[in-house]
Amino acid sequence: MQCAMPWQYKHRTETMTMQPKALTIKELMTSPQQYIDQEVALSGWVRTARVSKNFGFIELNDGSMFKNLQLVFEDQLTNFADIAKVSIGTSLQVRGVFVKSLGANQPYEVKATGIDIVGMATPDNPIQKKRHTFEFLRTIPHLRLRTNTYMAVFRVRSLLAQAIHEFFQKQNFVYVHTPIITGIDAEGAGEMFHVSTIGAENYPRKPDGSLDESQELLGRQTYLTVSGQLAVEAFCMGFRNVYTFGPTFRAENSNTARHANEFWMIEPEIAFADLQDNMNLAEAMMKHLISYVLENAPDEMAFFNSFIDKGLLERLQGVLNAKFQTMTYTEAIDILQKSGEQFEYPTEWGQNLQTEHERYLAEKTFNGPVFVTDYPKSIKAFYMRMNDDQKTVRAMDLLVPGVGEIIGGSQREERFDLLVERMKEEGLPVEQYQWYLDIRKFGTFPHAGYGLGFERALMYMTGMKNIRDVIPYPRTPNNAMC
RNA sequence: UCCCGAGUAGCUCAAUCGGCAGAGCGGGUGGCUGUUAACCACUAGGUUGUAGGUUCAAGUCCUACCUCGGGAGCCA
Repeated sequence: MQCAMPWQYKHRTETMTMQPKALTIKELMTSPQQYIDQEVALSGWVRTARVSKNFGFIELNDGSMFKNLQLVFEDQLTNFADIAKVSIGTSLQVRGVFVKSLGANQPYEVKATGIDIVGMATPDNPIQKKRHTFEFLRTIPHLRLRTNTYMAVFRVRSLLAQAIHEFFQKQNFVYVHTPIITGIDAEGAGEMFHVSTIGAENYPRKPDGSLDESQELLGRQTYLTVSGQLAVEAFCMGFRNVYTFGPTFRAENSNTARHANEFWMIEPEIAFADLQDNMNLAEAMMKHLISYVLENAPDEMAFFNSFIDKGLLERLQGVLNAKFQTMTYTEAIDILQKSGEQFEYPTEWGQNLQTEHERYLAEKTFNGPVFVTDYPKSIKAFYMRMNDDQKTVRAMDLLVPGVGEIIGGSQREERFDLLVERMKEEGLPVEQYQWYLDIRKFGTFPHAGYGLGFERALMYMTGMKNIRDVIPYPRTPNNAMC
């Protein structure tokens, strides 16, 4: 049963005797039989309008679903002349009869018996009845959400977040809110934003002239987190299977279609588990995310398939049905060397895989998601578990066509002495990591985890090519609008 | 940060060899009895990213800067 939202209640009681039931377009379209030929009340925003002398059409979107509902209005309406002039974006309250449509492009429509203009949009609305470039729409993040593409993107974004929680919660994972403000100075994940309550001018100094960070509100220099992994590892030690899902900040001056300075990351950590368990989890998760989105956003996904990326649905369906491929870094280098392909960068053991190499593996060799494992220790983080060969670590990256690296993870080094040794090799301040070393001291255990780039997953699901177009208000170099 | 490319009407783009600043959409006005990015007519709309330079003459050539886009690095 439909219930009025609290904020609608006052309005409804005032007119209760005369007013038909207030519904959303989604409610109408979900059970049309229930409402057909009945009078209904709607509210929403004008997407487009086509007007003749004595009648007109308005496509109304009320945010409840991707599709619009067509309103038909005729000159019997006392305010016909005003309604005939509605501009894109104008908000309306509508009463009318829900009927089968005479037109070909929509099954149902509403024959309006009354339309009230709630808020007229002025004619200089930058969103027009025409195709806009994503570049232009990025300059108006507060308005672009009212276009088809972004409507679809941000609803799928919401659903994808839900799908992630559902996947982990159903398996009894505990969701841990790791801190956004952190005291860990770099763990190899990148440049950090400094958090300070003190202005740069007159920053207090110690007698020796160096900055006196103890004067900070938090008593020390702090940063925005670049990863919740180290903090969540401690919770893994007690809760067994855990995950973080929250905003992450990297201060790199990256200018690419797949990097942002603020993005969201999912980081599961599983106890008594090795790299294979880790990869199994990642594969099951990716498949769950895909099937959840396909099931819960069919309109949006059909839109992406038609207008953004023609092969999208076929590709995602293929991923659901295929076992993810796995190969070691050493095997990957071998394939690349024997490929006969002319790469710009050399394919030499010990060198990092370049984007062109990753794309070749994911797009040409396998044409689907592929795990690359066991990288040379020199190109991976200090906390990854050393293999017996003493040269490689138990790392894994998941590469997907179109996006590239979407997941990076590893089995963690659980052996105290080896971990300390690696930290010293990397020149890390071991004294700052005592709490992290405690995890290896007070009951160590094999464990593994990974980081999934939420926006990269969203790009993969939707076929969108630029990370700026899957974040509501993207933060990238030179851009922090709204 | 590096390498390319692009900045012209609100938006998307034209403008030939350096020679009068153009169109479609959107806006405004009028017309049209079932439209689907509706259609038809008329109309307004410009410091050509910024600052210099070359030239009789610069949207067009040169220099610097800014911004955006593509690629690369860093990574998720």
